[in-house]
Amino acid sequence: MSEKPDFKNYTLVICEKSDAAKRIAEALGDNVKTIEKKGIKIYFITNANKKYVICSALGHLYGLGNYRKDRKVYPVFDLMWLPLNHIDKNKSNVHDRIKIIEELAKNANEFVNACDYDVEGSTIGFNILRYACKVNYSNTLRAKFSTLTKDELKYAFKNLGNQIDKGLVKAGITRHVVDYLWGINLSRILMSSLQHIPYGGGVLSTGRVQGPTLKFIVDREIEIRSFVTKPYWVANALVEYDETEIYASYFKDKIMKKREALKIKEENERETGIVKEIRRIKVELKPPTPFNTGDLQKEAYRIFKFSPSLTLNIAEQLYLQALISYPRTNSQKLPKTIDYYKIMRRLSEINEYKEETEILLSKKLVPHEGEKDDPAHPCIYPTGEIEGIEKLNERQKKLFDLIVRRFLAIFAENAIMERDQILIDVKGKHYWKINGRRYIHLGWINFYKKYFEAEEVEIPLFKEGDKVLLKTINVEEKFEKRPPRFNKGSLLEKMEEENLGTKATRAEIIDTLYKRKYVVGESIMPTELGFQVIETLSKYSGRIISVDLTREMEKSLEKIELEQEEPEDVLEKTFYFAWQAINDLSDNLEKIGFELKNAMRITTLENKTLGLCPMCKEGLLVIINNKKTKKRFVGCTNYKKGCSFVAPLPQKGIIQNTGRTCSTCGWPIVQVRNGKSLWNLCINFKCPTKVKNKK
DNA sequence: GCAAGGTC
Repeated sequence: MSEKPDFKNYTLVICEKSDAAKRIAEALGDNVKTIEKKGIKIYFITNANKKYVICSALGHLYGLGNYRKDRKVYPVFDLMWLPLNHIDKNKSNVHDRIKIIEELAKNANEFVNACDYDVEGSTIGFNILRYACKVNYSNTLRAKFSTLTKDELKYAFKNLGNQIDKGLVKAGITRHVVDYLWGINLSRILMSSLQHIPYGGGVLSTGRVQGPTLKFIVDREIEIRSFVTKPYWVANALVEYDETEIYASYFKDKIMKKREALKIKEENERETGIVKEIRRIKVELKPPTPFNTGDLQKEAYRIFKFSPSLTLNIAEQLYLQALISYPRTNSQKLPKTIDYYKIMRRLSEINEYKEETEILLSKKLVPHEGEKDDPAHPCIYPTGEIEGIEKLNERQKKLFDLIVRRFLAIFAENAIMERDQILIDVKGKHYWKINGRRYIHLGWINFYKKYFEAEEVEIPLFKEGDKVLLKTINVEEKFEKRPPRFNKGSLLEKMEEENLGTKATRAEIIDTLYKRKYVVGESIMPTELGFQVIETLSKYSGRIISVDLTREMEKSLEKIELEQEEPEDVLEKTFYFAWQAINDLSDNLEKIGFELKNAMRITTLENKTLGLCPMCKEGLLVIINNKKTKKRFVGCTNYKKGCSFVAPLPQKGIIQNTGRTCSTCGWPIVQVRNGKSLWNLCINFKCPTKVKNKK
């Protein structure tokens, strides 16, 4: 460092991202000097008796790969960690960053891994320390924190640990290796099956997350196609009592036969019923549990309609401003070490929370916690830091408010609800029920009422033996609902429920399924190829497309984290299963190749056929590539018989059949993907609505 | 051409 030649014998602190580096620098000292090298900020700090140099990574700087040129070779079992710029052309900026860290390491005499305290963060820091800093990890220190508040960061650096995240590192490395072995080898073998076939080729892939996700779509499609609609009937009665009218429902929720439903109408209409039983149940509703990532995402979706990834994004911004704790966690428990009173008192400085916090502060604070736990992080809670909240944007304000009110609610009393069920007897043969509900004590709902409606259903005060008149009976035919296809949102939710992928990768992985032509459409349908890949893989190696593999891996990783299991055992199992699956597949390579090739052909055809010609109403519209001019357009298969239909297409980008037609002119709609932009296009350029519906 | 996971 030419700017600071005298700076030697310092503690080098490795952070995961630039924002965290900035926060840590601010927490560690007032005397901060910032130098920027190739766009990377480095902080130099002198404390009373200690010198720090703080730099940051960009997430992973190293990844798994090998230097073998021939990518058709499988199995690949010899892998190594390489700088990401050696693996991915788009990562050329990683080179500079590694070089800078290498340089900084030379004059350091102590090293701290200050990446996020979780599996991936520990792995990021571990790799940088061993490869860029060239130090033995056992001689380095680990900062452990789950919020970026000054207090916690100061505490973390006063209490640096040695060898404390060994389990996390081991689990991280195992995760990388397992995913690589399964993913690369099975993807390669799928593709190699096509090499035997003339005109074979095309990219195929599968993986620990991709496979099960595609299977959800295929399974759902099979369910939809085999669904038989069954009707059922429901009966409601308009009941008159004491000059008021109220609805009662028949005691059987679903009446399976129409005849039975009509008989109920006939035998009850204009009859008098007797109140036979009044049941009053008191229900205590416990406060909600503290937020973990999934709970927060669900709640933010329910209330604000924020997508799961948007919620996490915003939560991350709040975390980086030290307003809330680390938002990627499974835990529904508060940390034992924090001072609830202190946080509550700080929050009471905000006008909106003044009243609520004062009520809570007048009593002993006992939180209602959930069952789920996380070894690395507590639940998501407000840190009590309130600096800068007036500068938050609307979305950030909304999410912060939700997190604060949830935090308040968990310290409040149970709510008490009274449920009334009135049973009405008609001639000892038919029964009707009326349900009422009211809250006699709101408890925590008072603190969370902005987000939870205490809905009451008022009913007259019945007494046993009272007579009521069933004025009219309504019988309604209903149908069992066909299960819906997934859309991107519901598929993301499903992946999250099943713990597949992470917030950062889920959407990308769904995109990959589209890119591979495994699925099409906004309401997601598998293509013939998608069906066949699942069929093939489940025939020869069912495990890769089963969520069980992920479940099992999760359990093993947790055990490795707690150092109850060794990576070697997990890896040995993985090698064995990968080896077995590869053998089973390669024994049938030719057969698989034909099946997949055939499915690809059908998929290409499906994708090119856009539906019935709106002009001659006989032929089919197809996408045609003119070999001479290399241009593409839509024509009609009835062209030779005289149909002159023709429509232009954009010449750039990937065109996908959506299966839909324009609601205005009835012509097909195609999806055009050009780089990152994606739009739906009605192919009729004279269509009255001629607007590109940008998504 | 291949996985999934970080970060921008």
